Amino acid sequence: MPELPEVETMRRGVFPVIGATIVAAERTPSPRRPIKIQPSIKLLHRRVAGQKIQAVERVGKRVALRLTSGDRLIFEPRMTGLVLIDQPPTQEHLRFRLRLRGRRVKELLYWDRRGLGSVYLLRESEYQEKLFTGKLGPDALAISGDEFHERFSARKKAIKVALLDQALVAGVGNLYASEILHRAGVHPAVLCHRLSRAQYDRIFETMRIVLDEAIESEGSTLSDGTYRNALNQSGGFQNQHRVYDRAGSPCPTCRSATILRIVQSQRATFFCPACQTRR
DNA sequence: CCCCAGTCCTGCGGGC
DNA sequence: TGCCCGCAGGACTGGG
Repeated sequence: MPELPEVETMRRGVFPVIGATIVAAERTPSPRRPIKIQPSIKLLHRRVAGQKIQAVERVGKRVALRLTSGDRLIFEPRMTGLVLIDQPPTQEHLRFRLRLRGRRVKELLYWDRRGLGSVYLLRESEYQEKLFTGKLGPDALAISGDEFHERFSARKKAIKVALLDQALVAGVGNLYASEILHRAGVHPAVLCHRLSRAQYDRIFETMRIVLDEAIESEGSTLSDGTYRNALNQSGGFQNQHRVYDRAGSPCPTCRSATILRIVQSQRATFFCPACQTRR
């Protein structure tokens, strides 16, 4: 479930690759069905070999290596992917490797247990088109309060569902959407166009706070233990969760109501019926 | 515009 | 105790 904080932690974890030169791009031998790599590994190798990594960027829930050519090598971890420079959790699910020539590191790895993620190379123009035109909204940490309000306020869908829409704002996923709305005191099923400006301001400010705190804690590692930071350690934000995966427990804020679980758009939503009001 | 169901995939935990 | 099935959900697709 890497969302913005987990992907940002991965990004920071691989900073040592900045300045290194790519020697080779290769699939790692895996008995499983291979992950999606575009273009083919052979063509991708040809285009990245000899390129220097100029920066490590993050676009919503993706990590992007900016190369000297302007090309971006994108890692999209989806559910269980990790971008690493050190020991992967297992050899079995190691999917992709960049061999590097650099002072600090000799390789960058992409590991993915379920293999739903992908690795792809985009030219500068394709990068702008594919990732910034319509399909992906502004980053949750870069958007302004005014733009946030503007993008959401006319929508006729539940605020929780809208927060998951990457075309509206990029980076928020299922876990943080529940946490944000709980702390903001907004019921997840309220339709966007029914929310007041004051409520939007509250959601916006809370979103920043929750995401910043989660980055500070290096993300959330859930019970499946998949997500790790660059040092192969668990994140810490799972200890700060107030509602996510806590159905049936008392709300830590009001200490009286019981946290509920509902399904919206085929995803679990957790909330406190006392703290989160419809108006 | 909005919603729903299905797809990819693995590992886990709940239920029997 | 052991086995099986359903669930977890990020992004995308196709149909209503």
